[in-house]
Amino acid sequence: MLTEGISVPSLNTEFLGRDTKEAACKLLGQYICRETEEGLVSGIIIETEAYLSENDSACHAARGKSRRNATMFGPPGIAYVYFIYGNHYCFNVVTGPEGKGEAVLIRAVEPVEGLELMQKRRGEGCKINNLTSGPGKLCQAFAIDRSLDGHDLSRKPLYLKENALHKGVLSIKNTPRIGVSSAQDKPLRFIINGNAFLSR
DNA sequence: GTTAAGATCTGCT
DNA sequence: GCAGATCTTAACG
Repeated sequence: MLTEGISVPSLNTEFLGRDTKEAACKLLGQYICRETEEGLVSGIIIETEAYLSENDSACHAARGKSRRNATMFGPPGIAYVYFIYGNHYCFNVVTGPEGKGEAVLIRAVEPVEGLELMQKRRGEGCKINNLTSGPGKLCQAFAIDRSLDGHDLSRKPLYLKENALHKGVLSIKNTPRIGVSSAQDKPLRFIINGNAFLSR
């Protein structure tokens, strides 16, 4: 039986509400965990992108609140999940002050627990480094869909967890964002330098 | 009501 | 390396 909505010993997400770029950096190296009736999967966040409310035409919230992006205007620390290209979900962490409309897209994670379950969801024989190396892929591996839109990420069945090992010893690099057709000049993508599970 | 574009992935060349 | 899949959303009529 799944214990929905139970608080877990999770990451202190206080920093998410301050600055979105800072949040994108600090989410790198932390665990993301997902529990379903099939079992637990988890991974380390290794690639993020910041989407800002001001002066950022690539952000869904750039033209005000709408039905699709309403979740982005909610309190920091909740999930914003949307469907794109007819095939894929993308998973974001809402950041910044409530009502501002900013978020951090989780683009890739390094698989840690539940590899077999991820493989089952992604397709038998799927290579390890192809399980979660992209926003659509990790949503499939983690069984993330729109039922988790607005979910509080300090609670089961989807939550962030602190990774004490990575404190302050990460080599973080920032680059332009991937896949956006505007605001390509902004270096708002953050990656753990050299990690084998990056989307590219 | 209709249409075009999109924070992507896969399979084929 | 490139085109196709596939559907939701938002903008327009």
